[in-house]
Amino acid sequence: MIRLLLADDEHLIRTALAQLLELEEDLTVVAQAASGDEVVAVARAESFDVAVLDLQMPGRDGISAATELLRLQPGCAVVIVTGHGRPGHLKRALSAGVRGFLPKTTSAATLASVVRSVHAGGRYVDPELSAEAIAAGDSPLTPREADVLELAADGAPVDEIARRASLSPGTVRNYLSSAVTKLDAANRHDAAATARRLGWI
Amino acid sequence: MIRLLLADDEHLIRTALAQLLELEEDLTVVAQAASGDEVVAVARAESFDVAVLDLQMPGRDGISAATELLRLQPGCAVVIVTGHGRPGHLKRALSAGVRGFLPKTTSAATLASVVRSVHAGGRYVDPELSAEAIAAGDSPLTPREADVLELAADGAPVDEIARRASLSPGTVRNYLSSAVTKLDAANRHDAAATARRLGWI
DNA sequence: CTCCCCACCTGACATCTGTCATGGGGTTCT
DNA sequence: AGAACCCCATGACAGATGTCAGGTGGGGAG
Repeated sequence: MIRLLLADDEHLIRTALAQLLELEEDLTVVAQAASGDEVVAVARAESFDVAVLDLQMPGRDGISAATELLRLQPGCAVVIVTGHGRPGHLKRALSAGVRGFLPKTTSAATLASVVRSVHAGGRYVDPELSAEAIAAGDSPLTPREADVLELAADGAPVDEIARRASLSPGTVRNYLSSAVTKLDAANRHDAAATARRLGWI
Repeated sequence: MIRLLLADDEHLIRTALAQLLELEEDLTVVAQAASGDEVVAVARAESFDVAVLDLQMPGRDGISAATELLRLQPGCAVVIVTGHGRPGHLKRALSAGVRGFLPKTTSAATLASVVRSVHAGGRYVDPELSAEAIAAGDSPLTPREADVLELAADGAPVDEIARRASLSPGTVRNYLSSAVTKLDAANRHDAAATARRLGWI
């Protein structure tokens, strides 16, 4: 019997998913969590064979929760499930030691079989998401450019970005300008949108 | 036996939810759809007692699908389920004739009981969402201001907005300026974010 | 009918942004 | 040591944006 931890902030989805996984003969959901922090708390108290985590959760996200969970329970296999697959997320997830990565558009049968396969030591990444990740490639942004672009993403003016990043306004503009050029964007917002879409910020 | 139509673009969620609803003695899911357009297509072929629709779906969204569905089947009760509840959405949904409105954070038991209650002719709106909607009040934006702000939301420059809205650039700037003032925002992006959060655009 | 709000426009101004040139200090690789 | 990066900065300029003042015309409320 494979013991599962299931985490998703949407109660309806989480219980429905639990129900569905319980239908499988060899799977049992022994704990649920509604946030990344709960995942960590539960992981301190109990042990699991496989954790199925939603990527987007309030507070600590799925990847961050996975990192902490794997520190506490190195033997636990982690599967990330996500609504919208961003290439950068996949990369971060894999480097965090996540063994499975699926969009929510996959079928229940696939989820169950992925749970079994990661429990057996295998890995599984949705083919479409991995293709996207390969196509997107690595971020061309330098760390500082990414920082600045992230601060610019919500439409803050240059002066505020400069204050928050402890930079001079001129430098901020230079970083923004080079980011816009590198991402082949029309303006900083376009650049931020692109970078976010590809998971680079 | 209450006959249900279930629509959600995420396959995993949809089947899990279907599974969960089927557990109820008096409910049966007779059709599923992965998009708003599918909802309409299915509604032409078959009839239902209650439709449970996700708000955000590719193409035609839940509310637009509900409008068309109610045109085809006036006797069908519609329940909208959503991940993030925006006050404006609730308002639009209710004026489209939707009878139930729930966040995905509610429990399965609540969903089932709401399905029964709307089928019996009742209405149900999640208390927290309706409180938010009341607190948010009505949009202070004129229709044109809302149009322009929507076009500005993705960071397009004024000239492009002007072209797309068939306005002069000066007018666009005036609308934007008044929207920013009305929404008490720092700049147009802040205004767009606020308006989007409240479901006004 | 008058008043007010809305849709649309123009023009002018200060400020903010995007871009370019240029430079110094640091690390890493050859 | 030199080349090739990255980080950080300044200054300058065109163009975009935010704000204000003002004008036309239409429709609904009083």
